[in-house]
Amino acid sequence: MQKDTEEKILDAAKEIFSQKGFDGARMQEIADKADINKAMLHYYFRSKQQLFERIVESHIQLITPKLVEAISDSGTVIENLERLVDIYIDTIIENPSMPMFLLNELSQRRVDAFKQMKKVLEREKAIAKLFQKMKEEQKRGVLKEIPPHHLLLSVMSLIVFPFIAWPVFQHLIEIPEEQYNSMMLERKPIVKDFIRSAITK
Amino acid sequence: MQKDTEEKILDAAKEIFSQKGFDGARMQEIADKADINKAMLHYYFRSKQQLFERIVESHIQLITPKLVEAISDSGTVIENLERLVDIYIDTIIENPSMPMFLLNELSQRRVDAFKQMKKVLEREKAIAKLFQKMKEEQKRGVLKEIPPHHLLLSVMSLIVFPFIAWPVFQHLIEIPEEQYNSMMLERKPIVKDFIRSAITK
DNA sequence: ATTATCTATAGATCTATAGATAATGC
DNA sequence: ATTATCTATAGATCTATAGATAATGC
Repeated sequence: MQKDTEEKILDAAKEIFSQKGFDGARMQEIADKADINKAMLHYYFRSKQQLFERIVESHIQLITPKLVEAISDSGTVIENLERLVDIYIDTIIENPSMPMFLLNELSQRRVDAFKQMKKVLEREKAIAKLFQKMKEEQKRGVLKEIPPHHLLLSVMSLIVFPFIAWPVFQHLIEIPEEQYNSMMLERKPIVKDFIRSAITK
Repeated sequence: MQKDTEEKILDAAKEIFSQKGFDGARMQEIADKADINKAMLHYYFRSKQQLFERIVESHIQLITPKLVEAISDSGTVIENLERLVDIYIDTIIENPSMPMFLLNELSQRRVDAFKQMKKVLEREKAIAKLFQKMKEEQKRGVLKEIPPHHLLLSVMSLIVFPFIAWPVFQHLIEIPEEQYNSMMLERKPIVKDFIRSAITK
């Protein structure tokens, strides 16, 4: 069963890389977690770098279509952004270390998988269309005059940052670990209300 | 001039650790940047771990009093939060890689400097007082009924996340590198308006 | 015949320290 | 006498590969 081994490696690598980053991850640790011999990692993926890139790629391929889906086509800007909040919070709950991992690694390493994301977004013109819609609704007086890129950045902040800051915040505010899931789920309506109040006239 | 050497090391270490994290940083690289012999790093700070902790500590000691200052005592909740926006955006502009560095490293490593922050916050009861004030203003109908910890988390998100996401965002939205500073400065009034609209009744 | 797996180790780093030497302060 | 600096290297990892062996498919 070769497919099985490859998947075991990818699963293990995803976990180790996401937790420890490229530099902190050890091939031995990935092999141990996948319950295979260390040499197998190189047999299947040639090098640490290539295995890493596969992991980044798989994360990007998970989140890109969800972004496109959320902000494309139908509905008002508010509806688009609310869909974005719901979809992304759910996605990150399933994969809590992903945002920190991606942002951190993409900041210091040049990974091509990232350009794929850009390509998909440009092909679909997802962001351009959203920004256009924002400007129209602003002209019609539905939305406040906030520069679209700032607006999108603020929405992404409200969605993503709590997951990144959770370990610090949890400690400072003294929230028990068990409340993690419920707190993140609670945020969905709270963030949606927050955004609606902030951007509608 | 021994003080000089120690400072040169700390400056170099701050830069290298902040850019590459603990695992990615190399003692040789820090030594090169400080323009001293590698053995001097161990002479002054004994180990990589101890040097690292000094850097984390210095960052924490920079940001903790600013948090306390911003949210303490005088003024309404809105005034406190607006002060927080101004102070922190300015602080991070001066030290753009700090938030990612701190959040990332504090998530995976247990560093004591972090407990110092908690101690200071508890001594000043800064957060407890702010939350109390929020509840009062909510009861008086000035503010919307948002759980205080969610509210603070949302404000921190709007302040900090854009710096963390900048390398990714810049690429996706195609913002030229030179606009970095002006865009972050622009955010101050935008974020303050955003928050005010979102939380006042 | 090809694909998958294991053992063993080469080769490259990296942290840390030993030990010698130079600079500084009393 | 003490403090600061340098050279050289020990000792610990870590990635990657060579080469042998076992499993699988035709």
